[in-house]
Amino acid sequence: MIRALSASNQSKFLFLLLRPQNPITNSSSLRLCTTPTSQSPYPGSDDSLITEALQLLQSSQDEWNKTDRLRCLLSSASSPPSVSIQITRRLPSSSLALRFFDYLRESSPSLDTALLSSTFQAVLELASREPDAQTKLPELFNTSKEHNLPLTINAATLLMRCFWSFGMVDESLAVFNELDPFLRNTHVRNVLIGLLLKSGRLHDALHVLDEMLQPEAEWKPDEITADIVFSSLLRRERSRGSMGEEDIVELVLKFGEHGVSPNSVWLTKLIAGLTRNGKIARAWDLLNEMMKMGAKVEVASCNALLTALGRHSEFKKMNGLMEKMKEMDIQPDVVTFGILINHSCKYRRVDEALEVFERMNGGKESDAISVRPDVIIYNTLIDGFCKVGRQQEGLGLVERMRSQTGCAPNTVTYNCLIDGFAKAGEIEKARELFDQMIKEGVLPNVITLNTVVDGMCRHGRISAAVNFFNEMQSFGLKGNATTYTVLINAFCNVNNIDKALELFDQMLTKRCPPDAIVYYTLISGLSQAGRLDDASSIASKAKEAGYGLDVVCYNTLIGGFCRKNDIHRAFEMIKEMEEVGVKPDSVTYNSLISFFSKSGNLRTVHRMLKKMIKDGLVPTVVTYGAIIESYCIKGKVDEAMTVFEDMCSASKVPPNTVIYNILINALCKNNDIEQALFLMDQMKLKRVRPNTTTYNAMFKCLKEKKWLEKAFELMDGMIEQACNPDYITMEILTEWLSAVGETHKLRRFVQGFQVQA
DNA sequence: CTAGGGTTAG
Repeated sequence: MIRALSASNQSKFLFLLLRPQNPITNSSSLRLCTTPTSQSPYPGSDDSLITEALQLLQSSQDEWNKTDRLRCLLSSASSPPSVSIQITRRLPSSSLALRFFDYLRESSPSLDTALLSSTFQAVLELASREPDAQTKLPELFNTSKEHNLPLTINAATLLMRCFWSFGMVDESLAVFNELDPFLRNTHVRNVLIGLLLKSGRLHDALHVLDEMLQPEAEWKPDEITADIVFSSLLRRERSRGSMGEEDIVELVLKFGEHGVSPNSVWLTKLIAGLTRNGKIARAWDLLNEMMKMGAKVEVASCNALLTALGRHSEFKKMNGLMEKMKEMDIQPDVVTFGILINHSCKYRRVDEALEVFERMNGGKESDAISVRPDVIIYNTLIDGFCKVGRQQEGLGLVERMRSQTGCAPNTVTYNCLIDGFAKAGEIEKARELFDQMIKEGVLPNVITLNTVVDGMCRHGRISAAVNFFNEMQSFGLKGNATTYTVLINAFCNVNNIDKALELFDQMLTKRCPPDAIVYYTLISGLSQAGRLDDASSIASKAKEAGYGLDVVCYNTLIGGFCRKNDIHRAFEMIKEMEEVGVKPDSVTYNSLISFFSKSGNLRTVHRMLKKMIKDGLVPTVVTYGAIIESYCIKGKVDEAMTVFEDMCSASKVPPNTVIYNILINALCKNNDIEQALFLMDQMKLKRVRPNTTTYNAMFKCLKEKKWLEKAFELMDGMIEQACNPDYITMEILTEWLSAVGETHKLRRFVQGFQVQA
């Protein structure tokens, strides 16, 4: 009879019947019972009916058949399918439930599909909670197919979820495909899409979703669909086979056509993701589209975009977005202001930051927004002031902060202040602040420790820094890799390599594992100090620890080997780079070119240059500098000048001070003072600032030529540009000027006054 | 919102 019904009629019928709390009851079956429905022995309630049925079912099975009582009870129910489900659910096992199901199926003369489907659903529910569910459920699924019994929606979702949990995703998909098309509603699809996505079956999930996204789709996506899809697609670790942001945006827009949009969290994540991959414009588009579609865009999403614009210093666009937010009536929150303030501070525009801060505090305008600044806002602002050397104003803000209830300075506040004073060399004040925070009960952390240690190191107080570190360690405040980096770097800078190595060993004994930066710092320090064997050995240890060397690190080593005239080992490094797949960059080539330039091997220089260009690298000002110098060394200053002119005109590489110094130095040595002066003029024209080295070369030459007036001119130039003389300058000028009786001019010069009145 | 490093030409 069921088979005689057309598929869609049957399913529509079922669908109506199986909806929860559906008033339609009393289908055509169970008419064998003599008790008419209207004379139910349990009017108004099915509870006692269920109790009696359960008692009956748990007696011996023979009893069931002997009596019509069971069918009678069911037929008197207000809703037989619903009552049957409740009865079956309370049976002790799925096997007993299945026997009840079989009883109903065999004893009903006319098959009541709704009743049977509901009962079967309860059988599945019981089976799913039993230990051998993994074998039972597939069997039961087969049973349903054999009997051509349509599953209810709940049965289908239950099976799909269970199969998924057993890792049988294909079976989940089969359940969906077996399900009558009319029952494949949004809910079922949501469940299916969710578990397909959880199994990494993106393609299958998108196929199901795609049907829903068609303009004429019968089952359209809802908020839950969007939540399932976007939460999965925008998960943190979405690497394998996941969708690109571009495709996700497309999807969002398609959802939008159905009036559904991802919630604020997912939209914000998507925008953040887009911006992280440099697709800021796309993020803007998306936000605009959402607004156009009337989706409610929350301030968090705008903040994500605002952050990205800030990172790319798109100041105008940030303002544009703020305007747009105003237009759309999206109120900025404390995070919005934090972004604006942070952005201004990063660009050292602290006064602008302060203006924003005042604006959020109400301000005077009529349309002022009042958002209470929090600790983060204050800290950002304080850090901003400290970073531009206005620590005192930072302290002033702390006072303002204290006056606001519930806004006390915390560890970060103190860290910012301590860093400000320490970097400015006010170590005593930094220490004072440290003591103050302890007194106030604000706990210092490892950043506080490192800030103090760094400040001391920067101002030549390395042993004080070590002492402070030890003191803190005895108080239980442990250092980390950063602490050691700071100290190792400090010792390398004063050429105390042994101390640096000792600290490195200490890290291992104190179980503070070095990170990549520690290794790189040490490799650099050792290379600079000419201890290439030690540097190589640390490099090996870095690699053992899993920190592969990067191009800069290799460059450090290669530069060191070149300076040691060990070109052989420099090339060994190049070979290693090739093996591990680190591409040499222009700095790598520059080191080699510079080496061959100095050793006068011009042919190799040109070979290197060719290879460099073949590798897709562009010669830089340093490359030209090495080549120019190689000609100068050979005394071919004219050729050096030709290369220099090529560099400026054909290659459009702007010259810098070093390049001019190389040339001026060579010209002066050749006594070609006119040409050297010509280059000096050119520097002025091109706004390349001469430095002490430039002036020293000139003075040496002018002294030879006894061009006193020109020398005075240049001395005034130095004063003007605040270019300080060094001991070489003083040596030349003292000798020369005292010999010609012009010491008073020298005195004026040293005091910083113009020489020519 | 706070702390650390490195390369080339003089």
